[in-house]
Amino acid sequence: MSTETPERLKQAVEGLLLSKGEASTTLRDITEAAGANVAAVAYHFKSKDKLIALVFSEAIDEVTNLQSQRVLALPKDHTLRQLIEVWLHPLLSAAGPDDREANLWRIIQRGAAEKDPGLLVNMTRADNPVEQTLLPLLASHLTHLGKEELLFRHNAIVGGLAGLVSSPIGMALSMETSASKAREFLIAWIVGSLEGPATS
Amino acid sequence: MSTETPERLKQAVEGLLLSKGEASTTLRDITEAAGANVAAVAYHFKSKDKLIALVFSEAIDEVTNLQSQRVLALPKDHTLRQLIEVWLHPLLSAAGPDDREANLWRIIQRGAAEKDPGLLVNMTRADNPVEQTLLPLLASHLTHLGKEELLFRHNAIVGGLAGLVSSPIGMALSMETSASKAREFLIAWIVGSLEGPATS
DNA sequence: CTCCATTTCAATCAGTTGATTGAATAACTA
DNA sequence: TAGTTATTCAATCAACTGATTGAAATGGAG
Repeated sequence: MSTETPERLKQAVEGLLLSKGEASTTLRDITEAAGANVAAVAYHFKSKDKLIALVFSEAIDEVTNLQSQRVLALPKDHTLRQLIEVWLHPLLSAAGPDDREANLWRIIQRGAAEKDPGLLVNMTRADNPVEQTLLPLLASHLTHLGKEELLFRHNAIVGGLAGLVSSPIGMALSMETSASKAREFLIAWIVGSLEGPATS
Repeated sequence: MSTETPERLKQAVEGLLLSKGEASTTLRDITEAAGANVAAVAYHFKSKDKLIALVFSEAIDEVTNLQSQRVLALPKDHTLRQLIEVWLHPLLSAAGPDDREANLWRIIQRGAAEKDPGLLVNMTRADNPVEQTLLPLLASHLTHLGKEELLFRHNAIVGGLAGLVSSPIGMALSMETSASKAREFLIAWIVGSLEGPATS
């Protein structure tokens, strides 16, 4: 057996959450995709629900860690555009179905829409690594915004883009517009939305 | 019987799509909520799937019609802000669970995330009433944008906000921020994102 | 090899799923 | 009113749901 059973089960859940969503993913879907017996889920993870919850939480950890790593690697004199590119990297690229980070975003967003809005909240929490590394940098580029409004725009972009990444926008656009052009459009749109005048 | 059975069934589906999503809405959930027999769905709508598909399509029709009606009622010398307020009215207000249009948005967005991305595409199609009434007006306010980039920003706002309306952002914010303030933040953010400089 | 814990497996459980049937009832027409 | 259609209903179906069981298989330690 090349990979351990628990790992194969988690990978199977990831793939199924991505393609079918949680509600229509059955125990047998999981075990068949993992090449395991139905009893394996209960044995290794206690229940199907616990296994899925674990996959969600690991996905959030992985995504936020990747984000904060990239942000921390930025030079001190980076531009706002550079910060945005690094912050939202997997959402900006016309990330194909093979881009793991983009897929994790899709899984999280889908889970949030499907049953647990709290999933996305966990990604914008104060104790989140992204918030501690990203927000101060964002603030230094956007001195015209009050703290409250800065937080608002940050959250709006995260929430909006998370929806966008799995929405038809990217695909619908990439049919008429080249992927690289769509990416430029998206970055320009985000920069403008951040730099735009504050509320009076 | 106060209301006809088919109508009660559709209303029940609306409520269930809103609270549980499609995948976890069962035939018996529907018929119990509607006070009807299980066989009623097959009798009136041929199948559960066809009933749900009908509710989705009627929701899209209703939302887009409401939008275009409001846009058409605008005075000729309206501002961009006024146009935005009218266009995205149910999404901008801290729309409670009793706001029918906001709920229809939530249903559509959820359906798009859950199984059919094409749902949202139908709302940004060229033959859609909103596109025919809104886009020309939007273009007249944003002459710095090319046609392609204007369409992009429009789609991005629809897709992004549709996700936002059912996301935790609104609620998370309204806990620290007053609803009216959040609304002002949101409008300022959208205006900025539209008026921001075009791609070089 | 033997022993023992870990892991896998087929069989089975009770509960739920969407759908269908034919009989009973309601509503309408002539 | 009688005759006819439209609608509702309880009962039932096979398929699928997540979960559990005890036996079988596996692998490492002595």
